[in-house]
Amino acid sequence: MFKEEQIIKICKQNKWRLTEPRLEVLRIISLSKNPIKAYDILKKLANKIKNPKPPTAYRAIQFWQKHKFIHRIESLNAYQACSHGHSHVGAQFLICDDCGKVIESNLHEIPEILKKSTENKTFKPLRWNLEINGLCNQCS
Amino acid sequence: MFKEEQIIKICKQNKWRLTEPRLEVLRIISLSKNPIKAYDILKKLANKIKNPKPPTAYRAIQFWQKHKFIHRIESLNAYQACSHGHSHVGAQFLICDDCGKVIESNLHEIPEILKKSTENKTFKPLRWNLEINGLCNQCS
DNA sequence: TATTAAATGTTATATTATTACATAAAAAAA
DNA sequence: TTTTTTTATGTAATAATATAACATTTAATA
Ligand SMILES: [Zn+2]
Ligand SMILES: [Zn+2]
Ligand SMILES: [Zn+2]
Ligand SMILES: [Zn+2]
Repeated sequence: MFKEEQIIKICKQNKWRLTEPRLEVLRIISLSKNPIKAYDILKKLANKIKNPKPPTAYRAIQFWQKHKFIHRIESLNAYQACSHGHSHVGAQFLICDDCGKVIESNLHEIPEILKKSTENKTFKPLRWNLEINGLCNQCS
Repeated sequence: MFKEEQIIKICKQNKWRLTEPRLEVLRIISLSKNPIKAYDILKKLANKIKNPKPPTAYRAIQFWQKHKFIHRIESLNAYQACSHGHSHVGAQFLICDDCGKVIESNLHEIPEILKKSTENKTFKPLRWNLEINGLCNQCS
């Protein structure tokens, strides 16, 4: 969704420091076809940075998560670039059990449903994550 | 939701072997107020079984997951007894960020929404997991 | 320039989960 | 019942995922 220049611009605007490990980690995640795991990010990072250690990868991951440019797919322990504009409270993913592809598909109806259900139950929702497993069109 | 006798009965009916580690692990999870982590299950299991090792806990967890008596709360790496009748394709959890309580709240509207969105996208959903973070009524 | 704040480098370790193989128990077949 | 097969467990080792702690560097700001 985001080109690198856009991200650089957004970071500058917000005075977020766009350091080398951060930029390289974002590139690695963005270029990955499917969600990528932290230690695979780390391996690829080794091509760009001398002998990187886990905290280097995890800190960069955390940075991009905090600013909503990437998502963590909880059921896969893996990370994927946001494809829906970098700031939504809820996320929805269609995960293909066969090929591992993950399609981000943020429905705006979901919040309404939540609102209803949670008003009744007096639970105040702040953010959510929906992971749907199944088969993509390629695989079914 | 389930009393132990019911579970024993269901296991017998289905010829699922209800061994000691399985039964003790189910009790530990059921008695836990909040979702409980695998290694905390293991610690409690040590009060019942001599020097249990991780596979003992994980195998029992897997057994109860397979038969849908417990859920894994993905964002917490923790397990909780199913409170909605042991066989639904989708699950929804309200997770309190403050006290850690998790309310299972399986809306039946959700599948309809999914159906629509996924028909368009030609993705065939098989199961799903929705985790909503926020504040429970006690904590807000 | 000096001071402070933020980020990184590095080592170690914590947490979560699985593999592999031997043994035991239960179910099924003979 | 005995034998055979299947399923489950015990145990040791290790894999996979993630964080803590502290020294050093880099950038922001005073
Ligand atoms: Zn997104
Ligand atoms: Zn697929
Ligand atoms: Zn349930
Ligand atoms: Zn609460």
